[in-house]
Amino acid sequence: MMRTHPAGTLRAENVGATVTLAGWVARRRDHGGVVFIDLRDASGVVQVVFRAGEVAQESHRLRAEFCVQITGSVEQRPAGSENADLATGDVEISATALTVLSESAPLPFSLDEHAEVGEDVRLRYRYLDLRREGPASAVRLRSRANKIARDVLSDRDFLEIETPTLTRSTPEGARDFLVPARLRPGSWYALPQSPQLFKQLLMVSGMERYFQIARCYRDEDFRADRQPEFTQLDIEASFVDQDDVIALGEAVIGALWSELGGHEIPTPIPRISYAEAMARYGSDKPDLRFDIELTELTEFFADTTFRVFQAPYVGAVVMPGGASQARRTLDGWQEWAKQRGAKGLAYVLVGEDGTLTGPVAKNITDAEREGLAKAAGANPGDCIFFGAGTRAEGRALLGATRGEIARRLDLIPEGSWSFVWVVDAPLFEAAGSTDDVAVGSGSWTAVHHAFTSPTPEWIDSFESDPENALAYAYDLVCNGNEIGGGSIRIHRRDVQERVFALMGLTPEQQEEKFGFLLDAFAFGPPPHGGIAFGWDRICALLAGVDSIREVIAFPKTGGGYDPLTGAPAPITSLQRKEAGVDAPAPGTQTKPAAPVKPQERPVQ
RNA sequence: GGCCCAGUGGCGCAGUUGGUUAGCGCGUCGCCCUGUCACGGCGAAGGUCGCGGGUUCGAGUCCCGUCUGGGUCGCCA
Repeated sequence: MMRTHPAGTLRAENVGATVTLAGWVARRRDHGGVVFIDLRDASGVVQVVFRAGEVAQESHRLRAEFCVQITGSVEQRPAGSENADLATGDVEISATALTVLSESAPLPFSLDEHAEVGEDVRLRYRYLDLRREGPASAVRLRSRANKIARDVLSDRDFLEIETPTLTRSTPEGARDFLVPARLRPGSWYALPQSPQLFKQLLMVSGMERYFQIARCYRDEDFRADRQPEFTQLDIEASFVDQDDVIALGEAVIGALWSELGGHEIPTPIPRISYAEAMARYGSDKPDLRFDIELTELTEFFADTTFRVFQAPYVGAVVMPGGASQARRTLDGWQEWAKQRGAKGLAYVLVGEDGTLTGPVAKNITDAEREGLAKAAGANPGDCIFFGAGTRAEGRALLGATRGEIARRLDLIPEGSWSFVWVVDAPLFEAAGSTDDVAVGSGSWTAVHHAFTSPTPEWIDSFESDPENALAYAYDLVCNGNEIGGGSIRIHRRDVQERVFALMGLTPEQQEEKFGFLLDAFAFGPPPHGGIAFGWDRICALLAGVDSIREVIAFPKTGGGYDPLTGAPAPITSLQRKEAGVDAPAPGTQTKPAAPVKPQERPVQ
């Protein structure tokens, strides 16, 4: 046994005990005649004191982060020298034996909690970074979150089932990471973008309730909230409708925030339609911690002479008290808008006497000036920002402006939470011209994914009006972040084929890419649906950190580079040859064995 | 792929209008110190200013290019 107690657990009641501890030298205070060591292990920190004799002599050579084993007696600290900042601050260990288990080279950066360290160095030496209380606590919190999710789901008879990470490339929207298959030169595995198809097959298999803390891979550019590999809490259940999945999602999220966020989420969590979210907040993931809303002024400016406002959509958002902003600040807004890809951000200042000023005010008619403040919902002293262009452009700009106003005016209460389900999203959107990884080549592509069911009222008619067909889907939004999304899935082969067809997949392409799913749907598939939570983002929110990198033990940088191991790295020509990286694509003879075509039953 | 910001001893930063030997704090090393707890005192070492080119009598500073990192838009069903 290397130790008798975790260092951070020692208290006054341990006084008199002889203990052996093991850990790291967090800090040393060498006074010559007496030496203090803060000994840290995973449980916390305790002060060790070396007073006299050989042990004290030996202790002089200790340095930061030496790994040591110490035996000594637990003593009450002398009156007046207690440390209230330390859980173990009433006691100290008077050392009688010291073993240096391993020495540490001088550190590349200070592990002191007060030291500011760049992320570069932290990630390069992430194992040292994680010795620090702050970074470590985020990783510890994640472990607790995993346990909570497992408990909630196990209690409801969900099975934790692992699905393959070496799988078939099924273009679903993002680029795949590919892995060469040595035994089939020229053929490649793909790492899954999500376990979507496998969990649906598990429903066909009768498992009924599945979950997995699943690693997913997408080869796209990164953000503070995106990594090439990331984790979802993935859930699927049979014989459920939208309300069932939403209730389950609320149980999981409620338990997490209750136990880790110190916050009881009022349930049911409110729901808002996609259309309403876009109209009122200019976003499909609205942050409802503040109540600024967009106002549509398209009608108001229907006959305007101001060219900028002669657009399919004109909207506004009001910045309370914004009329007193300096000219320089208002110019700053223009720069801000341009950085977001807008031409600028038109504005009107409402004076205390109601007169409108600013460049736009000169360009609109008397009648427009007369009614504008009222139409936009602005009061004297406010600033009205405008977004004009296509409906999507205008709303996107105003939605972002709304958030920026809240930040600048500090309208978001510290520690507040807002949750909302966004429902009734469109099923399809017009396919973009550069969408090189789309599932099909049609003019329509799935907003959510190709396996999302239309709502019951659209299931027989979505082809007739793809633009307005609604998806049986739901996204959970927390403080303006999409933290989960799911849907009721298509479980009828004919419906799935119709959706594929609308997306431009020929029957041959459907068979080639998704034949195994369509085949499975021939054998009594149950109605099913589910949800996937963005686990990194949820943990980051609970930990109160800005980047998901903080809740990932060994994250990558924005370039997909691992600063610790140096991955990705070149391979040798031998590896290249063995892996069959350069082998030509095999002909049809090495295609996966064609699934047995299910027998067709004559339509009754 | 576009745009913005940053790269200066191990770490965090300063460096003015282009001008002598590039500073500060922490850390490191040495000596001293019996009650500290982000201990303290004295002393020392440690930098081709990300890289390449250019302008100039002279570049950390100005210009061009490039790399890396962060943010953001596109993208991410």
